Amino acid sequence: MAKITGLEKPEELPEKVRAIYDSVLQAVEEGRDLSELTVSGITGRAGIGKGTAYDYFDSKEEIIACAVVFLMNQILTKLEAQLAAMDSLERQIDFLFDWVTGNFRERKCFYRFLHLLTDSAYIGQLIRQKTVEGGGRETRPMTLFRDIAQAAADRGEIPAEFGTDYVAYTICARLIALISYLHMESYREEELADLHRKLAQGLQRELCAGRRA
Amino acid sequence: MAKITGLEKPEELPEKVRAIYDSVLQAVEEGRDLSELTVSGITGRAGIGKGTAYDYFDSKEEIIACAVVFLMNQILTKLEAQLAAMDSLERQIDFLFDWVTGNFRERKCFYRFLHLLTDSAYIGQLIRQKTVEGGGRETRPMTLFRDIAQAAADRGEIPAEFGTDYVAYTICARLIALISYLHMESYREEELADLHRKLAQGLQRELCAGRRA
Amino acid sequence: MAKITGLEKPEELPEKVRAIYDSVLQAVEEGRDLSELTVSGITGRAGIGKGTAYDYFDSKEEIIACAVVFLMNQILTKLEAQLAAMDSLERQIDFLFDWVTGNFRERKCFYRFLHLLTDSAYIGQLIRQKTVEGGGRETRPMTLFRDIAQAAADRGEIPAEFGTDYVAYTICARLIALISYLHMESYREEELADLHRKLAQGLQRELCAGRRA
Amino acid sequence: MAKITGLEKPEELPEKVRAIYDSVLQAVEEGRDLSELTVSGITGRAGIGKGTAYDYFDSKEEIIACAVVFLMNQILTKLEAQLAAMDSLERQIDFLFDWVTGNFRERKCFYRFLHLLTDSAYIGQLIRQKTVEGGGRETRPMTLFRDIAQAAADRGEIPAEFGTDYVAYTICARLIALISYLHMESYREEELADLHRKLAQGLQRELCAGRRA
DNA sequence: AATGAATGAGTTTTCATTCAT
DNA sequence: TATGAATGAAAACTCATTCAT
Repeated sequence: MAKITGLEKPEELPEKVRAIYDSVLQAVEEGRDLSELTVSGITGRAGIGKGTAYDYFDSKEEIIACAVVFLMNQILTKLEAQLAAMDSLERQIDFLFDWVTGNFRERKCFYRFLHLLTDSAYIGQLIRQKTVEGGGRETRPMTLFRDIAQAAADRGEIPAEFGTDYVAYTICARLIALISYLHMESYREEELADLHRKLAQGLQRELCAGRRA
Repeated sequence: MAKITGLEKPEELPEKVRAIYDSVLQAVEEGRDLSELTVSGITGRAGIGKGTAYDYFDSKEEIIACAVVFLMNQILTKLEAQLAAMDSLERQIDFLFDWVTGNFRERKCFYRFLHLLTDSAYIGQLIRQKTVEGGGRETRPMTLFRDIAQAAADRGEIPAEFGTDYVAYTICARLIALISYLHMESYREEELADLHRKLAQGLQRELCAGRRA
Repeated sequence: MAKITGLEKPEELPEKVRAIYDSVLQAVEEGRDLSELTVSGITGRAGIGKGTAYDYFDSKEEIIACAVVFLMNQILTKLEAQLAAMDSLERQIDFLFDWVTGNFRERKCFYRFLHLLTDSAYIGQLIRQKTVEGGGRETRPMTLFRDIAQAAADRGEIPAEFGTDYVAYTICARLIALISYLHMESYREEELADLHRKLAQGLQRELCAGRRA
Repeated sequence: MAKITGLEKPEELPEKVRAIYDSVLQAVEEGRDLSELTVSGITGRAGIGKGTAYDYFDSKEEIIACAVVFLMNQILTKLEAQLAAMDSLERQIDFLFDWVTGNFRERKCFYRFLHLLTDSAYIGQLIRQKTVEGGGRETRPMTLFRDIAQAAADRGEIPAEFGTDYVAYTICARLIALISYLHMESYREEELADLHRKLAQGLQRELCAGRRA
């Protein structure tokens, strides 16, 4: 049987594969590290036979990498659609910050996935291979930031000399800062609100200052 | 034999423990993920018997966690001393950015260690436990940024209302952005220089603007 | 897979489990102590993979304890049936003494199992746990003696004031005496016959004297 | 250095060997099984270096076997002296039964040691080798019973046709019955007293009946 | 196509024994 | 003589993968 690549569209996903992905997602949401997942665990939770997983995938690493790529794509595709509907970088930035603090489950997964993208384990390499689409130099989530940076430059919201690299990385960096703070889990609500506001405003000031002035 | 905690000073480290740490360090430098290290691998590379590792540590996880904590502390202690010798946040920030782009090996380890601190695997927990000194809420590398933020505020270089949280996280965020870019390994030199300059300048502008003006 | 408890009926025993039990039995018959058995040894002799043992049991101790309990139950169930078919304590006692001297292999196992029941090692505890049926205070082989004592008292063969405790223990004691002698392995046939006769007759005299007089 | 055999007299025992024996004794008293003792454990508790044990003994098994033989001999020598001071089998039997129920610690060790004598593990063999003194067919504790049987026959207390074998084994058997009951640890005091009385009286009746009548 | 029993290579861990000090 | 750090063989146990049903 032709194997799954992780790049299938949701609607063309066989039922059993969907069950496997959901099983991996559940484990991630429970805070389990991907390196401690087992094939029995995944298929057991998915309610399918162990052998079935090998009908669709070549190895355990493929199972997990495909699950991560697929789930990450789902999150990003949804996010892209939401961002595309906004007409200014300012609103997009606000939205991103709100999204990060608001969606506990999605943010947690997103954070875990980001982690994996920068992981040196074999499974991390697999994921990177799969996410680098069409020969690009960068992995999926980074292109998202680059895209909105490009769009904003096209709309003249930010000076062209900033460069999409810088804009993408500076947005990403501040989001990571906020996510890292949230990840601490012993944070205080007022501190979080304060940090959220300062990071978002700082970013706005930095990027959109020209337009505002 | 009394077990090692990972908080020993370099000079009071038994020879075999030193060999173990070096072996772990070597593996990290080669880009191996900590979750794929084996006790045989570590002790074999260290040139000691497998049982010897268990004379000093209680488990494989302890071995790795202690190694990471020790090596991280070495890097941070050196960094702290260098930062302490500087009299302005401006120079400290420049130094940090240069350090990140300059020291390939140290930066790589630092990045790997940062990764571990935010890891959800058991070994990540162990490392966090060991790094949280004296009941603080945060782990070691974060306190470094907080300390220089505090010192800068005390010297009046940055407005007190920024808060150390924000300053620490915003410095950290930009450094992570740069490190992430470097981690890509397929970067172009001119792009790196550009990103380095923009991130550093952006940070300076954001934090030290008041003083300059 | 649901784990084995050692209380399964012979006919509902999976083939591989049967092979494991036979392997343990063989080792016991060869005079090996249970504490020196290894999982590789057991599965190797059974002709199955090491992992298979762990599909059915949780640990090495469980493997051995279940084997012992199962094999002991087999011996005792057969013995009970044979004893139940006899109509007097006198014949039952004669039968027991003959059984002990006659069945080399079964007696040897029985002796080893009795030994385990009074062992202080972890495996002895496990076996006692498993043999104590329905919350009773005593383990399986003791109830056998108590049962025939009770039945004899019910039939009026022995005075009620003897009490089942005493009768059970006095039968058991003399059987152990004989088994211990046999266990010496350097015994002389005529001495054995003499001891057998004397112990049996002494027991008959002690317990059944009333009826005979 | 000439190695220890376990047959040394208490006064000619090196201090360190004494410490080792005491350490083993302690472990036995705590109910630890001999198969789970370790050399580190024994020497650690004895307060001596691990290597020192190997100056006196050839292997772990030798250490334990010698300790058991020595300690057993101590118990038996004391017992023999006490029994020798009595002038009738009747009183000796009463004494033995009282000794068994009375001395919790000594009885427990005695029971454990008896267990070892009939054990099939390597260490049991070693102990039997060591206990069989001067080419005799039997191990130490059995000779004790045979000796008092012989003496009683010599004194004319029991009919000569009983034979020392039978007398020795019948005494031993009843003591084992009582010890087994005690070993259960969930016994009731009144039941114990009852069993004690019945076993002792039964034995008296069996052996000394002639004299009494 | 789907299963899950069976496997055994590979991992962690223990501990008897040695030997340099 | 006494020590205990160092060793590595051997043990328990796990789990990815296969394959007969």
